[in-house]
Amino acid sequence: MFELLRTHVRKRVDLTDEEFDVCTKFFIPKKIRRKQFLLQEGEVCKSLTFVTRGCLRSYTVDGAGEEHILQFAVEDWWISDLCSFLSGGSATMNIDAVEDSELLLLEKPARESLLAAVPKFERFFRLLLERHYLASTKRVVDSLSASAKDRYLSFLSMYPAISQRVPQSQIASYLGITPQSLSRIRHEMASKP
Amino acid sequence: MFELLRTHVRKRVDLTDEEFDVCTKFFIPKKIRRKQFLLQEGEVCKSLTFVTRGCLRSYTVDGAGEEHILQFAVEDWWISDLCSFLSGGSATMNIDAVEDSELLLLEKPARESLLAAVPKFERFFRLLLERHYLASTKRVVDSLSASAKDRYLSFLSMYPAISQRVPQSQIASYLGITPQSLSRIRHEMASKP
DNA sequence: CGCGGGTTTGATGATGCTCAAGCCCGGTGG
DNA sequence: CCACCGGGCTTGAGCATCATCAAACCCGCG
Repeated sequence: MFELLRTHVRKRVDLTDEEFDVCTKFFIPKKIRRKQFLLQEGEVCKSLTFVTRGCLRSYTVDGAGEEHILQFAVEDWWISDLCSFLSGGSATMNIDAVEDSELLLLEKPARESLLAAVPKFERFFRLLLERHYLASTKRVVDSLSASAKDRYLSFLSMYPAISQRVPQSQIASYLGITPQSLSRIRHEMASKP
Repeated sequence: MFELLRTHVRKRVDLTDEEFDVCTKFFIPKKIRRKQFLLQEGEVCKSLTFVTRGCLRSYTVDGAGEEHILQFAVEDWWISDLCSFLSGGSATMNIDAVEDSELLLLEKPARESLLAAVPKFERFFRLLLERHYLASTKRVVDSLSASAKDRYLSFLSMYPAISQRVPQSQIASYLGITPQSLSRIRHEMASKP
């Protein structure tokens, strides 16, 4: 259960076995079924969530009722409404499960205790935030410059695992195009490489 | 010179006059002329920059040599390549001056000292980072859902001051459209409200 | 077998791009 | 003082991309 988290954290900061064992105490395991919500718009996001099995997505719903997917998270990824979690304000995003999933939740007070117990995690969470900020910035640049096809190719190369597991219509929503357009792009890519 | 910064900080955290006076020691005033660079791609972003007069922009340059503007900053705003500043890695952005400007630079070691001297600034910088992250997320959602005209309207209502001072071609770059398209959108808006 | 979802395919239209020319205006040099 | 540039904005025509509406298709499942 915690093996994945251990190797995940160790890729970023080096921890002794003891330090990691301390850390496990602060996480709450949770299972969640396909289509179940982990967070709904208007609630407060109370935890950082690490995915050990399955797949989740975060998205907003606009005035016209359209969903816009901001992030997918499969095994070895984190997902949450960071703004809501950090600020304590209410969430603008929804998070739900694309597949039946297993999670490790790190709630806010637990995170504080963890940081106090193992200060090396300061660095870890700073890196995590940077990575999210970087990804968000990259998406802005991509949306300014790249065509739908280029954005899809970039999505495929960056998240090959995800593209296998998520319905095309949701990938289209992530890319900001209609499912029909994505279907045509795939068709074109299949005929001439 | 520091008056603007004082009221800016006080809007977010309450500081005594003494606490603020301590803080001023850590900032380096700097003047910069129109078109001069504050940061170039590949360098390391060594400081957080507060604008007291003038206007700056941050942007990336893609493979085709096109500029993509990520942010404008006029008086009372911050600008920097946050990822580079926080991680110490090399910057992917350029920052230069749209107008002759006056800045207050807070370099990394100075920021550490400031945080040690006045811990209330921890909260201030956390809020700053949240605000940037929120803005970036909002831009992603907008790019997924809104038309060029809607994005322009949203830009106007969010940054009315900036739209008066920046050439249209640069606003177009911020919106991810060509100057021609922006001109047509404006024409259409002028004829029928 | 038939239903329901996700995907594909087709036809048509809107949005925004490209290329190209013209316009406006401030700056410069004759 | 005026003619000439040059840069930024506008305007036009044609085109590429992607959306919309609609129908067909595929496939797993009751």
